[in-house]
Amino acid sequence: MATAGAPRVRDAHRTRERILALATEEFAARGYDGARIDAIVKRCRMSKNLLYHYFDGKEALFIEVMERAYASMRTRQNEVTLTGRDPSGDMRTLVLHMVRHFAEEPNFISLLSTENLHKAKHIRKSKVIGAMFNPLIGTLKRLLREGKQQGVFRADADWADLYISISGLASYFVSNRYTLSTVLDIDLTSAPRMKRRLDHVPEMVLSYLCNIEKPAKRKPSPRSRA
Amino acid sequence: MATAGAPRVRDAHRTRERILALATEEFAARGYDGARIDAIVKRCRMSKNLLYHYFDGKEALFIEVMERAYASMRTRQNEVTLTGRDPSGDMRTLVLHMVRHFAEEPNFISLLSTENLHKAKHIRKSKVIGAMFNPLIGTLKRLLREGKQQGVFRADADWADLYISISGLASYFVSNRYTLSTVLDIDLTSAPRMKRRLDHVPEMVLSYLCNIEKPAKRKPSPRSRA
DNA sequence: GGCGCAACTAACCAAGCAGTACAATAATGT
DNA sequence: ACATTATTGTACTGCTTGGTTAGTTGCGCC
Repeated sequence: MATAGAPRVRDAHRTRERILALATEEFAARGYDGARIDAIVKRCRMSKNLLYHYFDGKEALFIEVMERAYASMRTRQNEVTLTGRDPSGDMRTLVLHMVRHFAEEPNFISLLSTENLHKAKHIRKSKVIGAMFNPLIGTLKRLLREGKQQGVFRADADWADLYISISGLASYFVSNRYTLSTVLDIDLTSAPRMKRRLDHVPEMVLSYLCNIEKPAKRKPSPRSRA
Repeated sequence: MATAGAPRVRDAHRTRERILALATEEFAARGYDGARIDAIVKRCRMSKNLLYHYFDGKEALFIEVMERAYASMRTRQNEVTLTGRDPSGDMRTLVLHMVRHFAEEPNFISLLSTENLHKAKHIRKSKVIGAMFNPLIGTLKRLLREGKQQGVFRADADWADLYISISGLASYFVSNRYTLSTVLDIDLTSAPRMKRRLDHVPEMVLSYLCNIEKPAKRKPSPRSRA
């Protein structure tokens, strides 16, 4: 049937990318189990066969979606420019960038969430994701080391603890915004709230890191009791 | 409930509780969409119809599971004893309690996670969950107010930011432990890691709250370059 | 001692779902 | 022009899954 409408464009690469983009939305919105292949092809307005022409199946498609999501984060982080001389300021910049990325990419957080439900079984099948974190971790470690050497960061700070805390502070606000809004009875999606958060997170991280010369600040009520 | 020990006991209440307990595990392990009614009845070793005898369906069962999960958290928080005189120490105690609860109840975190994927549509149908948070929020607000009055807490701290940060610090470590372990190449389930975390989180929160004299706005101006 | 009701079971159904088979058409590069 | 490949369509398979229909068993109680 010669549907004499717009001529059909044949662009394999573009089509593949479109599938990945729309699949990302579907997986992020419904999770791996909730996502439907039929829904993805409907979003793409293409036949189901075409999707299977490009991808081996639901799982393979999901793995590639995850790889793109991580890659996008890495790209973003490579864009951050640091002075290299001011660990404190650089750390603040880095943290702010991470918070921004999480805030602007809620889909990424949703994907992480569903992937954790599956105990990371999919991303562990990917060969490339692991290496994507090396630059960020490297930067974090370097800043931490330099800050300690200059005496502006506390000496007992650990890079892994720090990374987890930054990510947690940045992502919980987004990942759990629906239950939080419900139980706290606050609209977390409002612009002022978002802006507050962008200030709050770096402030908390830096407060921790720079909290060095006043351990007697808190009263003698140690945390050894339940 | 004193039906004597016969081969098969008929105990409605006990049966109901068993369904809820096992359903909690299934929902937490696989998420709402991934969870299977068949799997739940198999865990319970009962016929599917018995489950439908007690619950209207998958969704109603899930809502009740969520209510129990929140209730368990509230119960735990009611157990915490505060001095009422030392906001700093009390806050540390409270934070530690929250971290502990999250660490010991990974199922709760998983449930929250899957519920957020569904934009809190289930818990919003519950009438009781909202009120469960009042005591905790009340305590948090009170501590914050007292700390500010005594001059030990910074004046610009906000209770909602604080609650979100504590929860985020406490739960991200648990909720994303699989992807984190993969990309950071660290075993987060080990006892030492867990213990570190229990120290780290209250320390970070208190560092922030007690960072008053120079809120480190842009540059704390220590010796940034020797 | 049988009646009513609640606890419980087995088998079944209709819909949903990932993935296929097969046939056909239309751009594209060479 | 011609093979190649991108693309659509329809129908289908085989399995899963939430939920139901119909039926059985045990307990308490007059």
